[in-house]
Amino acid sequence: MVKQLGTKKVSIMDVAKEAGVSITTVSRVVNRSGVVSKKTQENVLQVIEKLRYKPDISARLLASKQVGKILGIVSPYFEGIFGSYYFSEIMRGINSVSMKEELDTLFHLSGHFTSMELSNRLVFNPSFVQGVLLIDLDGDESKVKNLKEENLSFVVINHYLENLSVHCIGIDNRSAAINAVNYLIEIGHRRIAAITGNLSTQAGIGRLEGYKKSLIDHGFDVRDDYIVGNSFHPDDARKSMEALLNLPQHPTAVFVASDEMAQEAMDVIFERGLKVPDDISMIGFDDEPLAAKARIPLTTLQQPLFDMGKMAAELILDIIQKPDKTEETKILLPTQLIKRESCKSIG
Amino acid sequence: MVKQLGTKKVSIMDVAKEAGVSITTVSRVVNRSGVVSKKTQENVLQVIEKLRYKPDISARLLASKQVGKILGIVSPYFEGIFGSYYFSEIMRGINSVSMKEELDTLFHLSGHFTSMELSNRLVFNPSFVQGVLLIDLDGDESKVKNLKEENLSFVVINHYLENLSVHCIGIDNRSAAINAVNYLIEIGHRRIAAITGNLSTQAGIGRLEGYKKSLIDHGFDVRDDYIVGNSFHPDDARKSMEALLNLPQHPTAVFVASDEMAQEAMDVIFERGLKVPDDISMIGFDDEPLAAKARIPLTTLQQPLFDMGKMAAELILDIIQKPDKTEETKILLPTQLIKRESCKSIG
DNA sequence: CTGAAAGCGCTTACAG
DNA sequence: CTGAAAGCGCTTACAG
Repeated sequence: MVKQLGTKKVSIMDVAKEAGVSITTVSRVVNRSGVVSKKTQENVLQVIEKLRYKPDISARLLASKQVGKILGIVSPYFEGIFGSYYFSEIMRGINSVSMKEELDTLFHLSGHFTSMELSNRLVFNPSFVQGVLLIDLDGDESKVKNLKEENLSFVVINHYLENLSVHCIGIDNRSAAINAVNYLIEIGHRRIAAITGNLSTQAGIGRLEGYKKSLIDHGFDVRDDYIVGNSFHPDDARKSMEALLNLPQHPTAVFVASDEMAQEAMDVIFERGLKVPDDISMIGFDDEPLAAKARIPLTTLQQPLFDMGKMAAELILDIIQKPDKTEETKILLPTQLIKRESCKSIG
Repeated sequence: MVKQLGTKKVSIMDVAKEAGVSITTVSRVVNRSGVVSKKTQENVLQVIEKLRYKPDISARLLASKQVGKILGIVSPYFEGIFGSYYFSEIMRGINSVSMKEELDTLFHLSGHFTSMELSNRLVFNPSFVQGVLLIDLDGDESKVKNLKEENLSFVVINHYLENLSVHCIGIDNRSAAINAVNYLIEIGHRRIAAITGNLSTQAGIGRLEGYKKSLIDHGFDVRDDYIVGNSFHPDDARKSMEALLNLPQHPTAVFVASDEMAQEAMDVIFERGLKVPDDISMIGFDDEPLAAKARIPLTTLQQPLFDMGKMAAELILDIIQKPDKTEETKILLPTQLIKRESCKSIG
């Protein structure tokens, strides 16, 4: 917090004096509450205009014990978060309800929040914000435990908390990956690799787990050299794909943890003079717009990002409405395999 | 605003009583201000922990006459704003400074704000927000006049206010368009059309003006039937391009007000069995990532969106620092013509 | 229809 | 090192 502007602030008292009425009356006309005679009202309104009076919101909230019409949104920051399909879609979902409810949104972008932040950041202050939406915990569930102890409504987005009694809504990454790899096996692939995402995120972990699970269920070996990467950065996908291609025997199919990375990996394949899907089949994750428009339209997993944001926002509004509700709502959203041209049956 | 949660709030008084000290002391340890004996401090800290005390921010701001560490951001809402290159880049620029300064951002997305909103919306409240960034006025400069009269720092982004003494930072759309059309003329085009953007925005107007200016400067006629569209929606670009193609003599070059629209227009051209750039040359605006990656890499105007956001954020911080500063900062950012493969010389 | 007064939960000189 | 008290700018019973 920082000192206010030097300009002398005009308060309700100034207006009352100038208008020759009590502050109660001024308050009444400002809030259009109670009864005020037409005459007084007009007079006060004029004075307000003349003095450019603006009620102090802090005082207002404090005196009325109300909460701002604000929804807090907390997300770890990552390079490219703005413009990413992931974040944009979730925001679009959240916004579809916050606009309808006339809620503004207060953003706090930062990887981690300490308990000190908890009490100091406005985003986390229950007298400020109706509730907060926590996007993508970044693997650190302990923060949520701290928040639980605060008098603050919140729901976690894109991270399903199995063992914590917390409102959350996530995506079934594991099943999605199983689906993808099952499909690859179905169409004859045996040498299937995985380029994984950040393994400190639930998405990264779940997608890798599903990959392994499908392989094991079909009686295939899980090869260490076929599991590469630990980040959602396209640059890393490039390195991962190169590593895969440098193997004595490269895979015939690759399951990649994001479309963006899959795109980059495909570029690497082309650069080596190989072809998708003829030499290597590819499956991405996200169903970004560019996945369909790519040189080789990408087979991928579609996840309901918009719905997730929307449902989360609806959920928090619901929670606020019913402060006595004790059971937690936990939602796990399904994905859908979108088959396009980047996969080919072999054998 | 909405009533607070039912849970009984614990106040500084509760902590003071439980700890057997005055509220002054509690305040001191909460704020790490003044001197407190190690012993007392530890004791108070424990009670705070035990009672889960969280200072009320409103009371705090009110009593201390401070302002929240928040930057307000106001933008007209449009379908697809999240995920748009335009908005994302500006946000990325703003965020690059707000994160460094540890400022959170309060968003208000709405086409218009009335003077009532001015006094009620938290985004506009000087005791809440350090200042506000107004993105893209949507053509309505009168709002800015109202804001001017408030005791609130703000800077306007992507709208250059010629005649108002207001901090603003815009893009030189007119020069950009002149540049583009000059180039088309240089490489031999004479039948040059324009698909315009929303003509109630400065970008839409400026780009059209520049187009006309270049034509006139070269002694060419400005043909009404070669000026189509009045929106930034790709769907409308489709209709516009169709209209152009239905003309007895279609243009040999089209200057389009955005890359996204240019993309759509190119699709229409292809569908008609024509080719870019062989039959028709195209120039877009924005230099979106997809412009370079399109089937036919698009010649376009690059505008410094990121810089605009960044500079605006830096500017407002500067203004807040120096409340006595009277001169307005007005910045008009240049664009750059990026030549790619969608234009071909003729004649 | 109007106003005096208490109170919201803090901070901050000031005094000790 | 600690506390009593005034004050921040409002709202809201309550009384008239």
